[in-house]
Amino acid sequence: MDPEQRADTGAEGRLAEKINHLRDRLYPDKASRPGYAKLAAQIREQTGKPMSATYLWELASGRKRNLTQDTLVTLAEFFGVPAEYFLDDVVASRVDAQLDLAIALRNQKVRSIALRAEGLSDDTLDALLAMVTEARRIERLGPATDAGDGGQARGE
Amino acid sequence: MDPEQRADTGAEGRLAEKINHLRDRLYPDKASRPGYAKLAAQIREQTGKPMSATYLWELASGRKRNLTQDTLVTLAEFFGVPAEYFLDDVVASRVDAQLDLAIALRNQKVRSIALRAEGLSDDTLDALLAMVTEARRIERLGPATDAGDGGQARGE
DNA sequence: CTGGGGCATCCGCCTCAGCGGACGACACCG
DNA sequence: CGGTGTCGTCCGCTGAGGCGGATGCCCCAG
Repeated sequence: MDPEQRADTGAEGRLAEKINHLRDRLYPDKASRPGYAKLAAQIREQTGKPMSATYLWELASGRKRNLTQDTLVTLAEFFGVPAEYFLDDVVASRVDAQLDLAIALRNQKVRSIALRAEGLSDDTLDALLAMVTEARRIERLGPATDAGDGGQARGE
Repeated sequence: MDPEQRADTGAEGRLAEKINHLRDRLYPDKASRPGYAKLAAQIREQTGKPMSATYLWELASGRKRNLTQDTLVTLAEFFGVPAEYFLDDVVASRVDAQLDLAIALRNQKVRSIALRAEGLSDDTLDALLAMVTEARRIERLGPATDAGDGGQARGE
C-alpha cells in the first residue's frame, strides 16, 4: 500500500523520534509518565496555545510530520529546546547530546566572548581555550562536554 | 505573558515583513529585482524544493502566515538565514543586524570556548572578556560588533 | 464480578497551507 | 499601433495539518 515511505532512516522521518525522545527526557520514569492526553493538556496549560492529544500521538507515531509554524513553536517552547531542533538534524544531535550550546548562549557575557573570539588567530584561540579550561578547573566545574562533531552548522 | 493575541499589528504579522526584507536584501536594486514568479522559480531551482509564485506573494503580503516545516526550511535555505529567523523575533533582529553569532559559531574553537565559558562565575567571565577584547586589539581586529540586545533569548 | 478512569489507537470532520490558472496593467519592440 | 513578456493581484480547488469524539484494553477501587 505505502509506496515508499519506509526505510528513510536518514533524513525526514526523524521528527517522531525527536518528539518521543523529548518526552522520555522530560519523564524518565516510564511508570509515572503521563499519556498523550495529559501531556497535551500540560502543553496547553504551560504554553497557552492549543494542542490536542490525538495530534500529539499522530506526531509521536510518525503519522503526521510536516508541522506548522505555530505547532513547532509550541512544542519547542514546552520542551525547552530551540525551534531549530525539529528542523535541523545537526542541531538536533548537538542539542541532544548536551543542550550546552543553547544554554551557554543564554548568558549575555558568554555570547559576548564568543562574538569577540571570532576572527582571532588560531594561536590566540588556543591560549584562550587553555585559559577558560583552566578557569573551569579552578572553579571546580566539570570538563565541559565539548561538541565532538567535526562539521559546521550549515553550508551555504 | 500574553495569552491573548493582540491585534495583528504586533508580533505575529511580522512574517511578511521578514520575507520582504530578505528579498530586498538579496536584490537591493529595485529595478532589476525579479518578480514573485521569477523568485519562486529561482528558489525551486536553488533548493530543489517546490515553491509557487502565488504562495510567495501571499506570504509577502501577509495573507498566509502559518508556514509549514518544509516551506520554512526551504525559505531559510534559500535566503541563507537560520530557520529560527522566521520563528523568533529576537533571533530575527539579531541576525538582521549582523549575522555575527551564527558565523562565529562556525569556528569549532570559538564554539569550544563558548561552551567552556558557560557556568563560570561572573568575575571570571569579566576577566575572560577583558582578555579576549585585549587579544582583539593586539591582533588589530575591530571592536567586534556586539549584539546590542539587552534581553535574554527566550523568556519564561 | 462490576464499574470507572487512564491508556493507545482509530475515524471522520473542518480549516487552511499551498498551488494552478486567469485577469488587467505596464513596458518594450516590431 | 498591435504583440509579447513580466509584473502584481485574485479566485477556487486539493490535500494535509490539526482536532473532537468513539472504541477497546488494562488496571485498580468497590
